[in-house]
Amino acid sequence: MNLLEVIKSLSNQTRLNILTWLKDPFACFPAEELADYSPALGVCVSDIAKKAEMSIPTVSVYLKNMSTAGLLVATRKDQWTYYKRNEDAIQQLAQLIKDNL
Amino acid sequence: MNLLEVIKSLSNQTRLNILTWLKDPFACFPAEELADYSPALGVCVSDIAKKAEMSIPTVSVYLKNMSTAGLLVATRKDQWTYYKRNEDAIQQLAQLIKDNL
DNA sequence: TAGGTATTTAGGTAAATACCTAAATTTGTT
DNA sequence: AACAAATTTAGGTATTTACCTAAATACCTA
Repeated sequence: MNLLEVIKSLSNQTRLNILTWLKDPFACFPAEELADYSPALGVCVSDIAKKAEMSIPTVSVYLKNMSTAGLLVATRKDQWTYYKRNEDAIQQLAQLIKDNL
Repeated sequence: MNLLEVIKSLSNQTRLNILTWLKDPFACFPAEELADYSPALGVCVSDIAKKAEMSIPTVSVYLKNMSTAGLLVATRKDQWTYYKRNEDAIQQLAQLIKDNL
């Protein structure tokens, strides 16, 4: 885990919001958009962009940024890319701050 | 604690370094500069700037930034400003990431 | 009060980040 | 093959951040 890379990835309100929305998709996204929701996959780019009220390209790069940093896991299925949280990485980050920062 | 403010404060390698140097000043700063060191005060601006190999004004604003965010505690004594870590804030951050992020 | 040391504030430039729209790509369906 | 949907890549502008030097301020001591 590259601490600076992870922290930079979190240093934006929208990206921080996305991470918390993905904790509980049913509470944060309209039910009809989660018709085919599976915890193993997560939520697709355009649903997240709509929730964020930002353009799809912007959110697409945010999501890629977060998955490169290790905070999210991307899964391509058909023409969709789904993103879910990487809980292990988030706990690892908390531990690293607790012990080493 | 304003999470975004704290994270932004940490999103720079030099500021991250400063925080870790202050964990163990004796290991990280030359002994002669710590002649009057006290854990209650910490280390002064110019000693930190020298260690960081950056200009004093730049490091001065970094330190103020981190203390505004709550990560450091500043103490003015005579013509020096000393900075030390705010351990409580750092542990609070770790806990917040663990539980709420 | 004059002079010295430490720090802060002001003001500037270069690089990075935050967004956007348009174009290209991927993948599924007629 | 042709079209459509979702995403990514490219390319652009505005804002923020990362630094610096010079000037101003704070605080000490003679």
